[in-house]
Amino acid sequence: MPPLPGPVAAAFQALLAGPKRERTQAQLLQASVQVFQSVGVSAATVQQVAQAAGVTAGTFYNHFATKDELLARLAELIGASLCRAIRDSAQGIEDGAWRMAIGQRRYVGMGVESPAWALLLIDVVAAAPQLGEALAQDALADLRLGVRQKRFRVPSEDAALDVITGVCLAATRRVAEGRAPARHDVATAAVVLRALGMPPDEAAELARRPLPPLPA
Amino acid sequence: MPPLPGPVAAAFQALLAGPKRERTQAQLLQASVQVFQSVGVSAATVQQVAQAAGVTAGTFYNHFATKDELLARLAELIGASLCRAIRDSAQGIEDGAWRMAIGQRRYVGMGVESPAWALLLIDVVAAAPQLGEALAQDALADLRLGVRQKRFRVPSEDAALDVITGVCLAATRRVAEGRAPARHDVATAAVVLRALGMPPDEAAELARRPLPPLPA
Amino acid sequence: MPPLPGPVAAAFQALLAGPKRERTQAQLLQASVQVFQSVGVSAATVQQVAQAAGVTAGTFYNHFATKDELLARLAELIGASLCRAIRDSAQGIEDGAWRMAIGQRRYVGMGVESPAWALLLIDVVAAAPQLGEALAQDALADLRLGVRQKRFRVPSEDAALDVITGVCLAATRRVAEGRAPARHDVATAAVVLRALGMPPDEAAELARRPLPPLPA
Amino acid sequence: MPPLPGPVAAAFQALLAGPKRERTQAQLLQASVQVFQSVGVSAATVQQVAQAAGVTAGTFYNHFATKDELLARLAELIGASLCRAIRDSAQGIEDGAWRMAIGQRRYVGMGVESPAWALLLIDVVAAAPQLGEALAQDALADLRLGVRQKRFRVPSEDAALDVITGVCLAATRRVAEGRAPARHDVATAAVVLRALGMPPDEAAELARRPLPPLPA
DNA sequence: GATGAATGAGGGTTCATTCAT
DNA sequence: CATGAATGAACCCTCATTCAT
Repeated sequence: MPPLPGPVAAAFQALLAGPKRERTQAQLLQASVQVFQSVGVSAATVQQVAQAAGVTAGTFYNHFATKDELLARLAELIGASLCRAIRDSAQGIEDGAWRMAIGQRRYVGMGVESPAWALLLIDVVAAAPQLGEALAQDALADLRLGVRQKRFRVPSEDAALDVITGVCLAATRRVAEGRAPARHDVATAAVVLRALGMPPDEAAELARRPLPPLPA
Repeated sequence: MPPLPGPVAAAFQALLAGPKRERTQAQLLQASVQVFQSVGVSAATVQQVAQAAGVTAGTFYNHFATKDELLARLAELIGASLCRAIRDSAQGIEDGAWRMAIGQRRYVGMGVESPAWALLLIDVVAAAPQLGEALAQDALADLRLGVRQKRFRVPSEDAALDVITGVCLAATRRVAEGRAPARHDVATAAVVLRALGMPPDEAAELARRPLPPLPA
Repeated sequence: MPPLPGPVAAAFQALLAGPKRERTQAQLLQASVQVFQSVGVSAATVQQVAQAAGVTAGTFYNHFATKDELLARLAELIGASLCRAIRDSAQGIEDGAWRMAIGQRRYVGMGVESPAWALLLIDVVAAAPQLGEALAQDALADLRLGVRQKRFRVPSEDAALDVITGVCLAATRRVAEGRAPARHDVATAAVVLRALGMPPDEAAELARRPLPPLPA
Repeated sequence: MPPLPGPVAAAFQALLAGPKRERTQAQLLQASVQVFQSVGVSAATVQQVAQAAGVTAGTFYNHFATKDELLARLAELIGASLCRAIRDSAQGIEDGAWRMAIGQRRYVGMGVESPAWALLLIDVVAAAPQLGEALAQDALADLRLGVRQKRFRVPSEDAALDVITGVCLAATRRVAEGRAPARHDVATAAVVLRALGMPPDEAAELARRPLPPLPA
């Protein structure tokens, strides 16, 4: 099973270092990732998670009132660490269009580097829509930035968001499932930028520009 | 059952009214639509479906070997009727771009006219991916047509498909959930056409052109 | 374990003779009596009842939506058969005071003849107050009759009811638990009649009068 | 905590304020009263009691070996304080009949002044029968006194006790549940005295006589 | 083909109780 | 003494599925 993407893994490590109570909670969260990946979020059972964490189901309920609460907590964790990571990775970049391209490609790239993890993310988003909302916030900010900078021109913000999130989801899944050609991230970034009103050439150029390195 | 968009409903009914022998099967399928709409695909139980169809759970298993088989059969049915309805609605139209716009707007429009039905569709697609594949076929044909006609220019067919399906899904859901502004179908069609490489003006004009009437 | 009191047993027999569905239900009800008697109403589990009835817990839930529903159904059954039996046993008797004495003694007598059953009744009444209400109705009728006939004279109907039900409960339990002297039914009937305003001699005479035979 | 009738509360407090070492135990006992009142004795959990006492469940078990032990200890405490309070309130009164009336009315009066407390008492008695026994001792003493004084004349001591305890329980519950008319204590005291063989007029007069003031 | 009663393998959740710190 | 994390045995209930009639 592919490892967690770096930043999220780091967030887990942080929790594991805490006092015992939080350590167990972190174990349960990590275990839930494993279980969710192997059987899916909706089919996963509390017992499976508990067992994978090396505790009993009773213990699970000492930490989460409900299966849904675990999911919500996991969604939060993922949302926070992922948003931060992607935001950090575009730190200092002022061009909204370039930021948008980076975001798109980072998500799709995740499908290449950690397919299982990308599928998990998709699964969690489906089960905990608030995570989707959270992730969309950053995209929205970049979108508005690009619009203010006249890099984008869109008929409606909602339509633009639908492109951004819809394509991101479809492309990430395709990549994670191995159904995508090479450099699918570049291709999708290009079409998204065009959808947002950029001229094709400029969109293509921006989409294929090398990604800035991830901060440590 | 919230009304289907007329022609889709007709196609669905037509398929249901197959050989006399399968009367009960048809009832079960129709019942499953009701139940899936009211509690969701994954929460629906065989007993609920059977009851809604006016038969017992035992009877259900005379017609479907498994709950999943019902779902698969329903997915097939929906796929066939929906594809046919949408294809019919673009009958005689030769312009790939215009066909694409029509398709997009028909789906999104379904979210306006029959939100429950649209949500069901989304739910079924999630549970039975083959339905998504089937629906994408028509879009793919239009895409290729448009490309051949030089109306579209895309970096990769896969990326284009991701735009088409991803936006369609996101927009339809948004509309069905009442989170979209008026004429969201037009706005999304426009961005999709731009994504496929059309000049913004042309895309906008095509997207807002009046839809051809649905055939009886 | 002492048998059910005749009339209630008869009610069960009637149910057992019905179609299969009702037969299983009757089995479950009878099984619940056994289980309730041996571990108490509140400690009894659905599984115990199901097992005692020779079915699985799943089957239990095909017949009763809930443990409480089983209890309610049992309370109903007991209430109906017991009230009817006691009313029948005083059929044709016009004297409210004599009817009252008969009722008291029948209940307390149940504690002698079927202690386990009497304790069950007490337990069920505690858990399903509606049964207590039902049983009290007959007593209330007799009370009012006696008052109209000037056999009783009470400061308030509520106080009278408290005597009747309170003593009945305490005495039946005492008898069923083997803590009562012989003819405790007679003694308690006498004090109740006195409490309702009858002269001690008359009360004592009425209380010790031989009970009319039970109808077949 | 709904107020106890003053002196009873005082006695209870006094017992709670025992040797310094058992401070926590006292807190747990007091907490159990709160919890038992709000959710009932049988539904209360150790964790709830502990939490209400401001300690952890672990601490609970440093003081009580078992949940039942807490109940037993509480029953003892209530028994002692209640008996003492009621005995004190009849201090110096020599007439057994008058003492009996006072006792009855004090209990029923508790249902008026502190319904929650009365219901708790009833609940605890049901769960810990020894408490019922204890409370009955005082009544028994008064009964015997009255008999010796020829104020009472009863067919059997057991029957008399059943009247006293049975009516007391039923009336107190009725009052606490708000189902009783005004001065229900007087009415029930009157019927009890009649049941014990007093002439109606005398019983009524005694029952309605003003209660002696509670000692501070 | 339809019935409907029965099944049984879980699933989520609770809670009295233990024990190392 | 107090803590608080952990336990594990149950419990209630659900539901896809089977099968004799």
